[in-house]
Amino acid sequence: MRLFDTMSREVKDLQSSDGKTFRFYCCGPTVYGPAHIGNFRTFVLQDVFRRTLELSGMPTYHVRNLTDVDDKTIRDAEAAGKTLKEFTDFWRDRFHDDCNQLNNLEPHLEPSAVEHIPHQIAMIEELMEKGHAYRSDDGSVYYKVSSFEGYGRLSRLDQRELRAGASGAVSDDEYEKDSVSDFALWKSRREDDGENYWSSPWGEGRPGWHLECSAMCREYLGDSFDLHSGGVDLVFPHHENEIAQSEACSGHSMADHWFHLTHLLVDGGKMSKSAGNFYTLTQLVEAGFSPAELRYVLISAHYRQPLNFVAKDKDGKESFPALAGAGQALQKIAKFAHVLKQQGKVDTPVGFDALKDVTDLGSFAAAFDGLLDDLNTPDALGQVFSAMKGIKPDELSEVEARREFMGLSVIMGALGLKLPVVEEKVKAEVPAGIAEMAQARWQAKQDKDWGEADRLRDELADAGWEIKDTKEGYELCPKN
RNA sequence: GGCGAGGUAGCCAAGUGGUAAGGCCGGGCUCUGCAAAAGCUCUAUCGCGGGUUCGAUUCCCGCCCUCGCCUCCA
Repeated sequence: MRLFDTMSREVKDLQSSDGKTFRFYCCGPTVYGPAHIGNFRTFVLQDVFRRTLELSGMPTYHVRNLTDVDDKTIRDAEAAGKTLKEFTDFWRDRFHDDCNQLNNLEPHLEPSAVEHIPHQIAMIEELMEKGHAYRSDDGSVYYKVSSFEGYGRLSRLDQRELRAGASGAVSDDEYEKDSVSDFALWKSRREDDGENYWSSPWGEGRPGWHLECSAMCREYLGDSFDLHSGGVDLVFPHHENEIAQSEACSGHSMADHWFHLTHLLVDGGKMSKSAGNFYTLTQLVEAGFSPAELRYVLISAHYRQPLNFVAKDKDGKESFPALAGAGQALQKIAKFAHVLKQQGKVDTPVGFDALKDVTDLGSFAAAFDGLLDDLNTPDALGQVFSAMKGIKPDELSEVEARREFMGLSVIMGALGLKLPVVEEKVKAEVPAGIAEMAQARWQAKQDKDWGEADRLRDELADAGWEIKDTKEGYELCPKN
């Protein structure tokens, strides 16, 4: 598999350094509120990445952290009158629930920052010994950016002018630092931290944000591992700082590959609460859309391109046309898969692990190639529809149909798309009165009593049932 | 101000030095008593102006416009 690497700025082949398992780290969520759909663009694409690797025959080891201590978690836990743990556990569970709904595989390991404070303290001590960190008067510890030669390589900071406070945010610890670009490894205890502080050789306080990832990567993946991933916003300063911390300690290159995901835009702009375009999975589900539909939308653009999530239609109404379209597209695939499945007489469910044994993807090989080439999900999706167009299911033998079905299943497995269930046995759940009415209408139709037939059809529609005539008979579907 | 991404049909979005995938919507056709469903099908000279080239949407230069980031936001 080939993937763009932020460090070298080129598409590179992915290789497992130990020759057996591809070991990678993803920066996880800060659990202080519901994750929004932009967050999930990142987590879903990382999941597609992992699924593709595994289906290509490369086992993975996926570590994703939870940030459960920082300014926001502490602030909001205090405001909610809860302990930090109660507060972050709640939002962690919510996050997991969303991930499950979106069909993301669980990381193999999900360490949290609070559980690794000793590891972080040990790392700070090592950095101080090696001359990369200093303690300020208030008991905080900062990383001395000027002490690390490679600083700025990832974000090309060396080629640009660092403008202090350009974002408008100037923290109050500004004058404790030797240089504006130095960042906190340890933050001394403040009054509004409440009970959320830990003791350290430098006094009470808590770890800085960047440090947790360095410490946990080191603990679980070692000094060097295969790939590190996160949203583009993390390139600077977060990942730049992680590199400075980790490499200053170990003397080794931290990760062979840096995989960054571009942000989701909503109606052409950044998502924000004040703009009224801040969406969570729960909200969209409440609006009547499925997690699979959201997932489809999130993978419909290449991960290095900004993706414009259309929430409002041309009239400015919040009708989520993108999700509605995704629903249609998924239905189309689901129906096709259903036909192939029947034609191929596949009667057992095929799980993700079973897909790893599939070697012949039939007409869907091109779609998988798209994924292997820099994780081109929109191309893969396009190839799926193109392949479908070229297949005439009823002309296939059972073996051929089964092969195509398995090929399509591999692609859906790689994309993590759970297809909607194709309704075929709805009749069983139809209330007796409705079924009678439908039968009467069918009879009227056979008798060419159009007036009566239409009247009954309208009546059924009022009762919430839709008639779909076929060659042999008719189907009843609940209207939604 | 700096850095980065981008402008492809009504919308979303791939891709390529030799006249452009796919999805949604919409139109047409088939089927049908009509409709729905289903199936088939149609819709773009790729922001603007130069240049290189036999040939550019694809390379180079300039311009216009959009978006993101610039210390804790995926």
